[in-house]
Amino acid sequence: MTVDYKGSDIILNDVKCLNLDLTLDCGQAFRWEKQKDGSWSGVVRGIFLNISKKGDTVILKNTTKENFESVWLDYFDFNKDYVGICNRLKQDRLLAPTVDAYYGIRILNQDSWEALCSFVISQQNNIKRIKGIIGRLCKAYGDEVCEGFYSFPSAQRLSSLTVEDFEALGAGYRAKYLERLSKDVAVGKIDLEKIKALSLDDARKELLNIFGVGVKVANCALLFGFGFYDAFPVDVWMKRVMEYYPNGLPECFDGIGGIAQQYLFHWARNNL
DNA sequence: GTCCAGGCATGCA
DNA sequence: TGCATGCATGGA
Repeated sequence: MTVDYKGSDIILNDVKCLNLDLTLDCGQAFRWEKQKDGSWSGVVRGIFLNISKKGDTVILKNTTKENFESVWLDYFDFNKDYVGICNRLKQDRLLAPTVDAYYGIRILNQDSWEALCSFVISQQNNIKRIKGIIGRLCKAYGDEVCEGFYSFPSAQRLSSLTVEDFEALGAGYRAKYLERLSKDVAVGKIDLEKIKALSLDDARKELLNIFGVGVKVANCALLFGFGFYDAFPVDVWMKRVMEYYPNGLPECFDGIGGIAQQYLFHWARNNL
């Protein structure tokens, strides 16, 4: 991949294994919006971006070299060898056709606070409604970064809300989880940066102590917000997929189970 | 009307 | 330890 800087645009040439439609709308991130021209707009860590792709060329609009290097390079996982990873995953009989069918799904390195909140909201919920709740949360309590696009509100900001405030967003019974989580993170009782530095097992144990966080939500947060590519979330869709692996997961998943999971999740939602 | 969605806390055995 | 149950909401 090579990088060209053209004013407020950044052009990435020769980008392999990236499908924006699949990656930005496959249930791992809930805030990207597809534009009429086919591009995607969103806000990450309080920074707006419009991104599009034609062939192997990616165009990042309205951004800077500084933001590219500090946010987008890591967020889109541009330095990881997804071609190699996909080839390795295709050693598995089920993933061979699945990787081909949905080629270009990547894991987005999301902000840990946003990911944790998002997946607390996701429990016993569907993706459309999850997006609605998170969208209303950001519009009500985030900062308007540019017209119609809002930052994800900080724990500090949300720590002043009541359970009723979260219920008013449509969070349902998860409101009480969000209320306590916001306060605990805001005062440092829960330290997400510290959790990020732990091993996968220790980090999971820490997350499981949080009110409203079980094994599934913990694994989603670990995979999408804490950089643990080996976390393997099993939800109702993945439970159906697990019937295809009666003897456990294959060896080729080691270390990248989360990426395999994301392909299987997408396959399950479209085929089971 | 019933069932379901990127599940979890709680109570009880 | 494992299992049953209640839980908010909106779309199918």
